Amino acid sequence: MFGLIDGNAFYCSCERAFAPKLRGKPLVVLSNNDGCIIARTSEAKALGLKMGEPWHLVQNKPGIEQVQWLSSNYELYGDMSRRMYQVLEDIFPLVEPYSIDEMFLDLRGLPNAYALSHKARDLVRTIAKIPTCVGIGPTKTIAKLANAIAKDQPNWHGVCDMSDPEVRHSIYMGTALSEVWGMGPASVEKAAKLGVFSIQDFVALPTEEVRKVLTVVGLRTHAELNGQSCLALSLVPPQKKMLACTRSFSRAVTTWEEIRQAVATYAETAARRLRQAGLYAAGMQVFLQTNPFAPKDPQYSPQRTFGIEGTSDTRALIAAALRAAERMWRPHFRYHKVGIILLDLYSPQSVPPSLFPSRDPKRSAALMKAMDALGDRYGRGAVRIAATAPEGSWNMKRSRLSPRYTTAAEEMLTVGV
DNA sequence: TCTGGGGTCCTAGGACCC
DNA sequence: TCTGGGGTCCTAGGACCC
Repeated sequence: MFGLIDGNAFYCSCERAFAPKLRGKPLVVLSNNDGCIIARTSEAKALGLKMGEPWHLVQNKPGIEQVQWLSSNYELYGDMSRRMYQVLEDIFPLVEPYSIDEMFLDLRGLPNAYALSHKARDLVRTIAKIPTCVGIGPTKTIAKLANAIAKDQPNWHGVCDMSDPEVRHSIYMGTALSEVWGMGPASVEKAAKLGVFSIQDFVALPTEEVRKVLTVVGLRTHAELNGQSCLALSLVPPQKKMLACTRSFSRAVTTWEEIRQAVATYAETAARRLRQAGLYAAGMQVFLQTNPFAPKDPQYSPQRTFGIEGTSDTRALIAAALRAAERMWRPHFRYHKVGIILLDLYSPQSVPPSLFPSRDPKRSAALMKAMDALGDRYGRGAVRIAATAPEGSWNMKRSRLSPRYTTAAEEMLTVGV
């Protein structure tokens, strides 16, 4: 059994924890540049404010004057999230943070999962000052759905337990497929074309049909909703694969100097985060973007993706980012956003993936040549040994380094590639 | 005037290899 | 003369999530 605990209007609740005068009133938290609504209390929701709505477009809604609003404060939210985790890890054998405001709970073998869920809610509310709801189910997807129902329907008193198949069946009958985790607008539309609207319609579909229309992703959701667990709880967070720092400007930007400033700043921020994570990057993407919301403006949204010498050094990363940005920048455009994305992240203790540089054909050719030379020198067997991975032999020339190949790659390095 | 930011996974299709 | 087929890797783009 899985549980999912989720903070109600999390960012708003974090703010309210330290500002009691905000309690009981409509409150929204806004994104960067105070652009969009990214969290709203039930009172704000009741006024018709929606998630993601541009703040400047709701100014005319009736009752908007009474809505309190705040710019976002991610340090605070991260801190509150850790507090929530600390309360939960004392109650449950395993807690897996899923997002800043959600944690999966391991309820396997707990006879009193329902009572414990209530206890967890109470403690998180009193200690971490965050109101929550809990969903319970035999799979993560069902627990997530149960959580959404606990939030929507007050008669569950904050904990919705969907471990009973009959409870599930009756909920599936009366709930739209769009409520399901992983079913976005595109999937919901495809399902509707098959006459599938409720969750019950969906789970009744044959698996081949699901596979055909919604690929393996839909298939997994289908199995999960049918009670077959495909998504396990994990003890360790997976290794980060990319790291981005991107911002919209608060006004249109035209000069190279302003772009240069922004690119350098974001590269510096990205480098700092990279070092905090203890990682190096072997790839980088830099992009500029004009304003897609101003369709009359000439649009120009170039991007460059390239390999770099594996590093987390600020100056090196800034220099690489600026070189790329300078080549892309053109005068006469009104730029709206720029960003740096660090790719091919790896631990500096392992072999840098840039040794297999998909992004640099010249070095790739050099590697192939070295492989051939290696073959000549040691005979084909040497190459074959070097290219043996736990899963069996694989074509070294055509592979990029992934962590499970580290040993083979190191072996190759020791013989001089 | 003002429309977020940071992620992951999957697929299709091209390039390439033998 | 017959002009293949199995396989991998990579990228771009779509979809989804919070």
